[in-house]
Amino acid sequence: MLFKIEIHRGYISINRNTIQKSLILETVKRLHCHPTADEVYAAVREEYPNISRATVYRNLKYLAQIGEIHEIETPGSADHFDYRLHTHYHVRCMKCGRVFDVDMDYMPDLEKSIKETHGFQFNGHDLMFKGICPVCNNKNSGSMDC
Amino acid sequence: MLFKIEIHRGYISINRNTIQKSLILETVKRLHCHPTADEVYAAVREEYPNISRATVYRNLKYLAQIGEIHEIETPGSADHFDYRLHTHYHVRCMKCGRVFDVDMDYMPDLEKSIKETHGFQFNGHDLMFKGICPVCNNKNSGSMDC
DNA sequence: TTACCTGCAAAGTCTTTGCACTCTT
DNA sequence: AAGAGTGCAAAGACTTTGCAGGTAA
Repeated sequence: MLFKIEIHRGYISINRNTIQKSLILETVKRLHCHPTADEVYAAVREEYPNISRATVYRNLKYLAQIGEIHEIETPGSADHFDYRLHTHYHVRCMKCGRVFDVDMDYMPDLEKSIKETHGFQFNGHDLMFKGICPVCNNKNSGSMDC
Repeated sequence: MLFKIEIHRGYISINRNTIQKSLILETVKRLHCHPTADEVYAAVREEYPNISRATVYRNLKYLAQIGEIHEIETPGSADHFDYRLHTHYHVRCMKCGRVFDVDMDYMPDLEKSIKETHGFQFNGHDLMFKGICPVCNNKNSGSMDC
Protein backbone atom coordinates (compact mmCIF):
# COMPACT_ATOMS: atom_id res chain seq x y z
CA MET A 1 0.00 0.00 0.00
CA LEU A 2 2.73 2.42 0.89
CA PHE A 3 4.85 1.62 -2.14
CA LYS A 4 3.96 4.30 -4.57
CA ILE A 5 5.86 5.73 -7.46
CA GLU A 6 5.63 9.47 -7.39
CA ILE A 7 7.07 12.57 -8.88
CA HIS A 8 9.37 14.21 -6.36
CA ARG A 9 11.29 17.38 -7.18
CA GLY A 10 11.03 16.49 -10.84
CA TYR A 11 12.38 12.98 -10.43
CA ILE A 12 10.48 9.76 -10.17
CA SER A 13 11.23 8.35 -6.76
CA ILE A 14 9.98 5.49 -4.68
CA ASN A 15 8.44 6.12 -1.32
CA ARG A 16 10.35 4.18 1.30
CA ASN A 17 8.49 2.06 3.73
CA THR A 18 9.36 2.81 7.32
CA ILE A 19 8.02 1.55 10.61
CA GLN A 20 6.98 5.08 11.53
CA LYS A 21 5.00 5.55 8.33
CA SER A 22 3.15 2.26 8.72
CA LEU A 23 2.36 2.94 12.36
CA ILE A 24 0.97 6.38 11.56
CA LEU A 25 -1.34 5.09 8.85
CA GLU A 26 -2.50 2.18 11.01
CA THR A 27 -3.17 4.55 13.88
CA VAL A 28 -5.34 6.90 11.82
CA LYS A 29 -7.29 3.87 10.57
CA ARG A 30 -7.67 2.52 14.06
CA LEU A 31 -8.61 5.82 15.73
CA HIS A 32 -11.68 6.43 13.64
CA CYS A 33 -12.55 9.43 15.80
CA HIS A 34 -10.87 12.03 13.58
CA PRO A 35 -7.70 12.55 15.61
CA THR A 36 -5.50 15.61 15.48
CA ALA A 37 -1.82 15.29 14.62
CA ASP A 38 -1.02 15.45 18.30
CA GLU A 39 -3.50 12.71 19.13
CA VAL A 40 -1.93 10.51 16.47
CA TYR A 41 1.47 11.34 17.91
CA ALA A 42 0.36 10.34 21.41
CA ALA A 43 -1.18 7.09 20.17
CA VAL A 44 1.84 6.07 18.09
CA ARG A 45 4.16 6.86 20.99
CA GLU A 46 2.53 4.13 23.03
CA GLU A 47 3.89 1.60 20.59
CA TYR A 48 6.96 3.46 19.42
CA PRO A 49 8.06 5.92 22.12
CA ASN A 50 10.96 7.44 20.19
CA ILE A 51 8.90 8.76 17.31
CA SER A 52 9.21 12.45 16.71
CA ARG A 53 6.33 14.89 16.42
CA ALA A 54 7.89 16.15 13.18
CA THR A 55 7.73 12.68 11.66
CA VAL A 56 4.05 12.46 12.51
CA TYR A 57 3.29 15.82 10.96
CA ARG A 58 5.38 15.03 7.88
CA ASN A 59 3.76 11.67 7.29
CA LEU A 60 0.21 12.81 7.94
CA LYS A 61 0.73 15.53 5.39
CA TYR A 62 2.26 13.07 2.97
CA LEU A 63 -0.52 10.51 3.45
CA ALA A 64 -3.09 13.24 2.88
CA GLN A 65 -1.36 14.34 -0.30
CA ILE A 66 -1.37 10.88 -1.83
CA GLY A 67 -5.02 10.48 -0.79
CA GLU A 68 -4.47 7.69 1.68
CA ILE A 69 -6.10 9.73 4.44
CA HIS A 70 -8.11 12.93 4.48
CA GLU A 71 -7.11 16.14 6.25
CA ILE A 72 -9.99 18.00 7.83
CA GLU A 73 -8.89 21.61 7.99
CA THR A 74 -10.17 23.06 11.22
CA PRO A 75 -9.92 26.82 11.63
CA GLY A 76 -9.03 28.07 15.07
CA SER A 77 -7.72 24.73 16.25
CA ALA A 78 -5.54 21.85 15.18
CA ASP A 79 -6.40 20.05 11.97
CA HIS A 80 -8.03 16.66 12.21
CA PHE A 81 -7.36 13.56 10.14
CA ASP A 82 -9.74 11.00 8.85
CA TYR A 83 -9.30 7.60 7.29
CA ARG A 84 -11.65 8.28 4.43
CA LEU A 85 -13.60 5.77 2.47
CA HIS A 86 -15.64 8.42 0.73
CA THR A 87 -16.04 12.16 0.86
CA HIS A 88 -18.37 13.32 3.56
CA TYR A 89 -19.06 16.27 5.82
CA HIS A 90 -18.27 16.86 9.45
CA VAL A 91 -19.58 18.72 12.47
CA ARG A 92 -17.39 20.28 15.10
CA CYS A 93 -18.55 20.52 18.68
CA MET A 94 -18.21 24.14 19.73
CA LYS A 95 -17.55 23.08 23.31
CA CYS A 96 -15.07 20.20 23.22
CA GLY A 97 -13.71 20.81 19.72
CA ARG A 98 -14.07 17.21 18.62
CA VAL A 99 -15.04 16.43 15.04
CA PHE A 100 -17.71 13.91 14.03
CA ASP A 101 -19.15 12.59 10.80
CA VAL A 102 -22.45 14.00 9.59
CA ASP A 103 -25.08 11.72 8.12
CA MET A 104 -25.65 13.69 4.95
CA ASP A 105 -24.98 13.08 1.29
CA TYR A 106 -22.03 14.80 -0.32
CA MET A 107 -23.10 17.49 -2.78
CA PRO A 108 -20.77 17.17 -5.76
CA ASP A 109 -22.74 19.68 -7.80
CA LEU A 110 -22.76 22.45 -5.23
CA GLU A 111 -20.44 24.57 -7.37
CA LYS A 112 -23.15 24.65 -10.04
CA SER A 113 -25.32 26.72 -7.70
CA ILE A 114 -22.94 29.64 -8.10
CA LYS A 115 -24.63 32.20 -10.27
CA GLU A 116 -21.72 34.21 -11.58
CA THR A 117 -18.17 32.95 -11.26
CA HIS A 118 -16.42 36.20 -12.31
CA GLY A 119 -13.72 34.16 -14.05
CA PHE A 120 -13.01 32.09 -10.96
CA GLN A 121 -12.17 28.43 -11.40
CA PHE A 122 -13.83 26.38 -8.67
CA ASN A 123 -12.32 23.18 -7.29
CA GLY A 124 -14.50 21.74 -4.58
CA HIS A 125 -15.64 23.01 -1.23
CA ASP A 126 -15.32 22.51 2.50
CA LEU A 127 -18.47 22.29 4.55
CA MET A 128 -18.25 22.10 8.31
CA PHE A 129 -21.29 22.18 10.54
CA LYS A 130 -21.21 23.76 13.97
CA GLY A 131 -22.99 22.26 16.90
CA ILE A 132 -22.97 20.84 20.40
CA CYS A 133 -22.28 17.15 20.80
CA PRO A 134 -24.56 14.99 22.97
CA VAL A 135 -21.93 14.58 25.66
CA CYS A 136 -21.37 18.32 26.03
CA ASN A 137 -25.12 18.85 25.85
CA ASN A 138 -25.51 16.63 28.95
CA LYS A 139 -27.58 14.20 26.98
CA ASN A 140 -25.46 11.08 26.85
CA SER A 141 -28.08 9.40 24.77
CA GLY A 142 -26.37 9.72 21.39
CA SER A 143 -24.15 6.97 20.06
CA MET A 144 -20.88 8.69 19.35
CA ASP A 145 -17.92 7.14 17.62
CA CYS A 146 -15.56 7.77 20.49
CA MET B 1 -22.62 52.81 16.51
CA LEU B 2 -19.96 51.68 18.91
CA PHE B 3 -21.91 52.57 22.03
CA LYS B 4 -23.47 49.34 23.07
CA ILE B 5 -24.72 48.13 26.36
CA GLU B 6 -23.47 44.63 26.94
CA ILE B 7 -23.15 41.97 29.57
CA HIS B 8 -19.53 41.77 30.68
CA ARG B 9 -18.43 39.31 33.36
CA GLY B 10 -21.94 39.32 34.75
CA TYR B 11 -22.25 43.09 34.92
CA ILE B 12 -23.83 45.46 32.48
CA SER B 13 -21.07 47.69 31.19
CA ILE B 14 -20.74 50.26 28.48
CA ASN B 15 -18.27 49.75 25.69
CA ARG B 16 -15.92 52.70 25.58
CA ASN B 17 -15.34 54.50 22.36
CA THR B 18 -11.69 54.86 21.41
CA ILE B 19 -9.93 56.20 18.36
CA GLN B 20 -8.38 52.78 17.75
CA LYS B 21 -11.73 51.01 17.81
CA SER B 22 -13.32 53.44 15.36
CA LEU B 23 -10.35 53.28 13.02
CA ILE B 24 -10.42 49.48 12.98
CA LEU B 25 -14.10 49.31 12.15
CA GLU B 26 -13.78 52.01 9.48
CA THR B 27 -10.83 50.18 7.96
CA VAL B 28 -12.67 46.87 7.68
CA LYS B 29 -15.57 48.70 6.04
CA ARG B 30 -13.25 50.51 3.67
CA LEU B 31 -11.11 47.47 2.74
CA HIS B 32 -13.95 45.45 1.34
CA CYS B 33 -11.48 42.81 0.16
CA HIS B 34 -11.76 40.59 3.25
CA PRO B 35 -8.55 41.62 4.98
CA THR B 36 -6.66 39.58 7.53
CA ALA B 37 -5.97 40.99 10.97
CA ASP B 38 -2.48 41.85 9.83
CA GLU B 39 -3.75 43.65 6.76
CA VAL B 40 -6.09 45.68 8.95
CA TYR B 41 -3.17 46.39 11.26
CA ALA B 42 -1.04 47.63 8.36
CA ALA B 43 -3.83 49.81 7.02
CA VAL B 44 -4.67 51.38 10.36
CA ARG B 45 -0.99 52.05 11.02
CA GLU B 46 -0.89 54.41 8.06
CA GLU B 47 -3.25 56.71 9.89
CA TYR B 48 -2.30 55.85 13.45
CA PRO B 49 1.26 54.50 13.53
CA ASN B 50 1.38 53.73 17.24
CA ILE B 51 -1.46 51.23 17.24
CA SER B 52 -0.57 47.82 18.57
CA ARG B 53 -1.18 44.53 16.83
CA ALA B 54 -2.80 43.28 20.03
CA THR B 55 -5.35 46.09 19.92
CA VAL B 56 -6.26 45.20 16.35
CA TYR B 57 -6.72 41.53 17.22
CA ARG B 58 -8.71 42.37 20.36
CA ASN B 59 -11.05 44.76 18.58
CA LEU B 60 -11.57 42.61 15.51
CA LYS B 61 -12.56 39.78 17.81
CA TYR B 62 -14.82 42.08 19.80
CA LEU B 63 -16.45 43.55 16.68
CA ALA B 64 -17.06 40.04 15.38
CA GLN B 65 -18.64 39.00 18.68
CA ILE B 66 -21.13 41.87 18.70
CA GLY B 67 -21.89 41.14 15.05
CA GLU B 68 -20.57 44.41 13.67
CA ILE B 69 -18.22 42.52 11.34
CA HIS B 70 -17.91 38.89 10.33
CA GLU B 71 -14.92 36.66 10.97
CA ILE B 72 -14.13 34.25 8.15
CA GLU B 73 -12.27 31.39 9.75
CA THR B 74 -9.59 30.24 7.36
CA PRO B 75 -7.81 27.01 8.15
CA GLY B 76 -4.12 26.90 7.41
CA SER B 77 -3.76 30.64 7.19
CA ALA B 78 -4.77 33.81 8.96
CA ASP B 79 -8.44 34.49 9.49
CA HIS B 80 -10.11 37.08 7.29
CA PHE B 81 -12.63 39.72 8.24
CA ASP B 82 -15.62 40.96 6.34
CA TYR B 83 -17.90 43.91 6.80
CA ARG B 84 -21.04 41.92 6.43
CA LEU B 85 -24.40 43.14 5.29
CA HIS B 86 -25.83 39.65 5.05
CA THR B 87 -24.58 36.10 5.45
CA HIS B 88 -22.89 34.76 2.36
CA TYR B 89 -20.28 32.26 1.25
CA HIS B 90 -16.69 32.74 0.19
CA VAL B 91 -14.08 31.19 -2.03
CA ARG B 92 -10.41 31.04 -1.22
CA CYS B 93 -7.82 31.15 -3.96
CA MET B 94 -5.54 28.17 -3.44
CA LYS B 95 -2.64 30.08 -4.95
CA CYS B 96 -2.65 33.54 -3.42
CA GLY B 97 -4.79 32.77 -0.38
CA ARG B 98 -7.12 35.71 -0.87
CA VAL B 99 -10.80 35.37 -0.04
CA PHE B 100 -13.63 36.56 -2.28
CA ASP B 101 -17.40 36.62 -2.12
CA VAL B 102 -19.33 33.92 -3.96
CA ASP B 103 -22.46 34.79 -5.88
CA MET B 104 -24.70 32.17 -4.34
CA ASP B 105 -27.68 32.23 -2.03
CA TYR B 106 -27.18 31.34 1.59
CA MET B 107 -28.77 28.00 2.50
CA PRO B 108 -30.39 28.51 5.91
CA ASP B 109 -32.05 25.12 5.83
CA LEU B 110 -28.96 23.09 5.06
CA GLU B 111 -29.03 21.51 8.52
CA LYS B 112 -32.39 19.95 7.62
CA SER B 113 -30.63 17.77 5.03
CA ILE B 114 -28.94 15.83 7.82
CA LYS B 115 -30.60 12.46 8.04
CA GLU B 116 -29.75 11.34 11.53
CA THR B 117 -28.41 13.78 14.10
CA HIS B 118 -27.39 11.20 16.74
CA GLY B 119 -28.41 13.63 19.47
CA PHE B 120 -26.27 16.42 18.09
CA GLN B 121 -27.54 19.96 18.28
CA PHE B 122 -26.69 21.83 15.08
CA ASN B 123 -26.01 25.57 15.01
CA GLY B 124 -25.16 26.72 11.52
CA HIS B 125 -22.41 25.85 9.11
CA ASP B 126 -19.32 27.18 7.37
CA LEU B 127 -19.01 26.70 3.65
CA MET B 128 -15.83 27.72 1.89
CA PHE B 129 -15.23 27.05 -1.77
CA LYS B 130 -11.78 26.31 -3.11
CA GLY B 131 -10.57 27.65 -6.42
CA ILE B 132 -8.13 29.66 -8.46
CA CYS B 133 -8.78 33.35 -8.86
CA PRO B 134 -8.69 34.97 -12.31
CA VAL B 135 -5.46 36.82 -11.57
CA CYS B 136 -3.61 33.66 -10.52
CA ASN B 137 -5.15 31.84 -13.45
CA ASN B 138 -3.52 34.37 -15.81
CA LYS B 139 -6.88 35.46 -17.06
CA ASN B 140 -7.19 39.01 -15.85
CA SER B 141 -10.63 39.23 -17.33
CA GLY B 142 -12.63 38.86 -14.15
CA SER B 143 -13.76 41.88 -12.18
CA MET B 144 -12.37 41.31 -8.73
CA ASP B 145 -13.06 43.45 -5.70
CA CYS B 146 -9.39 44.21 -5.09
C1' DT C 1 26.11 2.76 -1.39
C1' DT C 2 22.64 6.16 -2.22
C1' DA C 3 19.62 9.40 -0.80
C1' DC C 4 15.30 9.24 1.56
C1' DC C 5 13.73 9.40 6.23
C1' DT C 6 14.02 10.28 11.07
C1' DG C 7 14.77 12.77 15.49
C1' DC C 8 15.86 16.86 17.52
C1' DA C 9 15.64 21.52 18.17
C1' DA C 10 14.91 25.85 16.41
C1' DA C 11 12.16 28.79 13.98
C1' DG C 12 7.91 30.36 11.79
C1' DT C 13 3.02 31.85 11.70
C1' DC C 14 -0.89 33.41 13.80
C1' DT C 15 -3.06 34.73 18.02
C1' DT C 16 -3.66 35.52 22.96
C1' DT C 17 -2.38 37.29 27.45
C1' DG C 18 -0.10 39.68 31.61
C1' DC C 19 1.02 44.02 33.14
C1' DA C 20 1.58 48.82 33.82
C1' DC C 21 0.02 52.96 31.98
C1' DT C 22 -3.49 55.90 29.55
C1' DC C 23 -7.74 57.86 28.61
C1' DT C 24 -12.86 57.62 28.24
C1' DT C 25 -16.75 58.38 30.81
C1' DA D 1 -11.79 58.93 40.16
C1' DA D 2 -12.78 54.28 38.41
C1' DG D 3 -11.71 50.84 35.47
C1' DA D 4 -12.01 49.70 30.50
C1' DG D 5 -8.75 50.07 26.77
C1' DT D 6 -4.06 50.37 25.03
C1' DG D 7 0.91 49.21 23.92
C1' DC D 8 4.47 46.21 24.61
C1' DA D 9 6.57 42.02 24.99
C1' DA D 10 6.26 37.48 26.19
C1' DA D 11 4.01 33.33 25.77
C1' DG D 12 0.98 29.98 23.64
C1' DA D 13 -0.81 26.78 20.09
C1' DC D 14 0.10 24.60 16.00
C1' DT D 15 3.17 23.48 12.29
C1' DT D 16 7.31 23.57 9.42
C1' DT D 17 12.23 23.27 8.55
C1' DG D 18 17.52 22.71 8.80
C1' DC D 19 20.71 19.46 9.81
C1' DA D 20 23.30 15.42 11.16
C1' DG D 21 22.93 10.81 11.50
C1' DG D 22 20.20 6.47 10.54
C1' DT D 23 18.32 3.12 7.43
C1' DA D 24 15.53 1.03 3.43
C1' DA D 25 16.41 -0.78 -0.92
